[in-house]
Amino acid sequence: MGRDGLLGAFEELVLLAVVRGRGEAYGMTVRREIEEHSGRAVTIGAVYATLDRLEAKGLVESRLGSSDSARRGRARRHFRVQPAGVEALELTRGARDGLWEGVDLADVVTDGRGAS
Amino acid sequence: MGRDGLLGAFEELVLLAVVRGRGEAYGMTVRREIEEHSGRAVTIGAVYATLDRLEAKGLVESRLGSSDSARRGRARRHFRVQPAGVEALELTRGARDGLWEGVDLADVVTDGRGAS
DNA sequence: GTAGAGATATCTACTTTGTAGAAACACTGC
DNA sequence: GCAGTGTTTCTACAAAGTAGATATCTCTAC
Repeated sequence: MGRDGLLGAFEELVLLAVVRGRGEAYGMTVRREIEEHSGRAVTIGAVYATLDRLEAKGLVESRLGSSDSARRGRARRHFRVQPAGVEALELTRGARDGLWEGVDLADVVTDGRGAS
Repeated sequence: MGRDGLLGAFEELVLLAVVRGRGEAYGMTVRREIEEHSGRAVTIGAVYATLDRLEAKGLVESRLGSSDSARRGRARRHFRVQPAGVEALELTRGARDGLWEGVDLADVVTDGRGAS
């Protein structure tokens, strides 16, 4: 995220996955969500590195889940989006949409010059 | 652009500005286009660095404009998108759209948990 | 109670992208 | 030649993205 509050490409995906998790997202679900909905492969290290950065910037917040249940394994760290995170998503999308507006890729012929 | 062919956030903006230029884009117009349509400030160095990288990856192609006219200044370097560039844009948008699908930010209340 | 195995998080080292500002270049008109 | 204008190139750095290995915790089986 640069000085102007816009998100990097992967930051945006991670943040969206957190939003989708409705407050219950954690590392592994974020990874799954991105893999399923975007089709791209994701390493777990990339996810956490990004989540940490988003938290450092105040765009998400994390809390440790209680390991009360019959679950195995280490305690989950749950993430939820913060108001600043929602704003960053809006800004990022808005800036990009402005440039996509009126662009039709089907229109861009092979010589790269575009038609119509 | 990672190993998987997706564009970085700024790469995408630059590439879109090139598409919009319909083969006549050059550094300064790319900058203007991004500033006008996205609202964000852009330095010229950032634009050229990115254009060079996009060209190195075969997503755009550049040619030197003839300085035939009564124009002043150094010759323009015109950029046009290549088929691989169009494909990268499609892929990038597709991956992201998959995650945006069903997300309504107005729906994400301040506690970050989301409604409905 | 020790050994595995499963689920998750953290660490380390690195590459690629993104950014800023200054400098160089080429041309025109005087 | 000198100044002005439009443009590209260079340099050095900061931020984001990536991969793979390792550490931690909890449960179950023995």
